Amino acid sequence: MSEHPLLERLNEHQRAAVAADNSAGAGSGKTRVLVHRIAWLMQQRQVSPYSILAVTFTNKAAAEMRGRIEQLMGSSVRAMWIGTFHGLAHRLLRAHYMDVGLPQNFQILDSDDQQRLIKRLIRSMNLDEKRWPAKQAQWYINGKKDEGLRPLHIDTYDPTERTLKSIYEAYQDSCDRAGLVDFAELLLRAHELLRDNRIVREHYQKRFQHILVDEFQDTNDIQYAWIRLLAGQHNQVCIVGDDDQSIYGWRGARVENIQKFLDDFPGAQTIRLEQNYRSTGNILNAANQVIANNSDRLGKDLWTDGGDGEAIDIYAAFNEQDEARYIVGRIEAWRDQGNALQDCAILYRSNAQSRVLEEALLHARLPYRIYGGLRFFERQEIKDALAYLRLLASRDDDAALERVINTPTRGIGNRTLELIRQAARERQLPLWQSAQQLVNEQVLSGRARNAVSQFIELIEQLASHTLEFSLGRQCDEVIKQSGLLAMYEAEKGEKAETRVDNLKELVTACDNFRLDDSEEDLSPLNAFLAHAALEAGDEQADEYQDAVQLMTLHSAKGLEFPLVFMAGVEEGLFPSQQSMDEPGRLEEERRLCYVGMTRAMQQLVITYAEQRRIYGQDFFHKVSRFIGEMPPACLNEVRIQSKVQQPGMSRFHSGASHEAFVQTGYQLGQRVRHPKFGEGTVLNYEGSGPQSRIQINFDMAGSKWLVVAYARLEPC
DNA sequence: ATCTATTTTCTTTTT
DNA sequence: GAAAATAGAT
Repeated sequence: MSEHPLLERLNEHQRAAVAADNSAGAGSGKTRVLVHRIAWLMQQRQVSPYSILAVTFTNKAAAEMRGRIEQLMGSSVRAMWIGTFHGLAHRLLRAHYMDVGLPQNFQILDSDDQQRLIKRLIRSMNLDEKRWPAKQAQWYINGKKDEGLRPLHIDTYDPTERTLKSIYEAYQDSCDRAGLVDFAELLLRAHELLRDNRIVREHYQKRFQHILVDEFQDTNDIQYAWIRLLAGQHNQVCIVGDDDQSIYGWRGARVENIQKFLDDFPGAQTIRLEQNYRSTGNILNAANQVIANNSDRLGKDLWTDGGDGEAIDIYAAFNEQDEARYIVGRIEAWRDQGNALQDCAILYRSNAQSRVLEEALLHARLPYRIYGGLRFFERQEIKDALAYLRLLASRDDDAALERVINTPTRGIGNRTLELIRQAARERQLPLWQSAQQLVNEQVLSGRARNAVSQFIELIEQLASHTLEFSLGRQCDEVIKQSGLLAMYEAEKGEKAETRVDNLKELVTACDNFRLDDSEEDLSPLNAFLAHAALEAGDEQADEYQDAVQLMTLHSAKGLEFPLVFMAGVEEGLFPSQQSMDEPGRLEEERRLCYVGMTRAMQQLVITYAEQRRIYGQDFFHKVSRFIGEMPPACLNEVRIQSKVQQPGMSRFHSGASHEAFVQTGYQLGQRVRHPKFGEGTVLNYEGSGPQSRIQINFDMAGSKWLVVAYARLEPC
């Protein structure tokens, strides 16, 4: 087989993996193996694309995989099922909606919708909202679903859990009545379908002779069970994964599934991919050293036959603005050397960190593209518009109705709404039908009755009136007739303007929307709504502009960039405060660090801030332990010089820092030694001359304000 | 019922 | 520091 042209550009281990079964290593070409295996199956073994199922975790990965296969094969492979677990589950449920007891037009609930719904239920159950936060209940419900458990499977005497269970029950009832399916439910219901329906199961088992799974370390219980069911006794399953890149434990992923797979599929061969084709020796060494601090690893050491490359730069900023300025300065230098902006990425632990970075990039007029965070379809005004569209698709969608029945305000206040909810509960009906009945029965006061009936009329009007419209015109009509557009137009401020723009952009998005081959069973509206929920609009405009890439460490997995910045590498932020007490979670943070570092191909720059503002409060974090775990020989500490600097001499040198030097004789970020407090970093100053005071963050003693004249400081 | 001003809580990470 | 929850005024 090695003479086959498809295998030529793979190394010996990759080659073996293509033709055999499964497994590992960052930058070792896992996805490449998967793609080549699929092509090899088709070309060499005459396997029909019809019998192949390929599963990924993100839409991006799925799209990339399909693209690469088609490129390799030179033709489209529409018959093949490639997609995310959630996308494929959705497809299964659509095809068998009757078997799983769903209405044909069932809608998908995103986690924001889910949380609102749960919150409402907790209120209606007369539970104390302080004691039973919606977020916690949501976490509980999703956790149980990820384990494959329905309320009836939960048997507990723990009073806390009993209450949570009752919320779960009420929530599930509510979803079922309204034809709503959340993310976890997609997987759980698809699994129950395969498990309980022999005919359906055997059909798919017969069909999918070859199953391939990317990033297997991220599978949870239900996803694993899914694969097992589909695999049956005879089908070939090929998985790739890296236990060191397991970073989704918090949402139920189980690394153990890799080991379990080897036990459950006795014929499976393991092939280790340890040669790294991405990063330089320095980066790889440092990453290996960091990850070596974890216990319970399957164990591997990546190596490269490329050179050591540049050392990893470490920059200690005095605050988050300085950190952002430094990064921007480096990016400008990178661009000036003739490099593309899209080849560099700024990675951070939490989305909140992006703002300061964005401001600095904006200020420097550097175009950037931000992944994740508030996505297009998650914006308030877009969700409002989508809720109207959802009502057109399914009147029973309670979540959508709750959202827009009084948006814009049309005189249906809390009191009226409560009556509708109560009637719905008593009669076990969706809100829409309950509202209709109340209007007919004349139980509402004249004013309220009028308002509700007008709302019902509005939706019915929109539905019948736009029946023949294209999706774009339908959307346009909805935002106009509903008064949503007018409402946002009436608001003042920059924010309201962008909301109006976004609504118009939604119309454009509808116009440009094309049905996928696999979605022929759906109406354009339903397909669009599913896209909005499942794909959250990752690909926004400006895709072709050369721009700096900003994203969280989580969303960087699977990607690579010549130049990578990891920002905010501080104790309490990364590793995050919540993970520090629990060893298991700390190890997950360390894997996240490993993932981040191994994204870099040529140069890695790690930054941290001595002082950082987090929701209004100043924090003085220490350097992250992860930096301490890297071998010093691979590192290069960039520091502001403690001697006088010509203004503008260094492009990384901030104006504020120079100003501080003029006033006090010390620069921000400068390291100093105090006879009593030891070493520290200058953070801030006030006043001028000998009476001026400076703020120093001492490594041991914490942050203090000292008068320059009296503090016996010396540079160090 | 709605608008406005004031208080409170919140942040990991994503399909 | 912002979004959301709460309270007070119309």
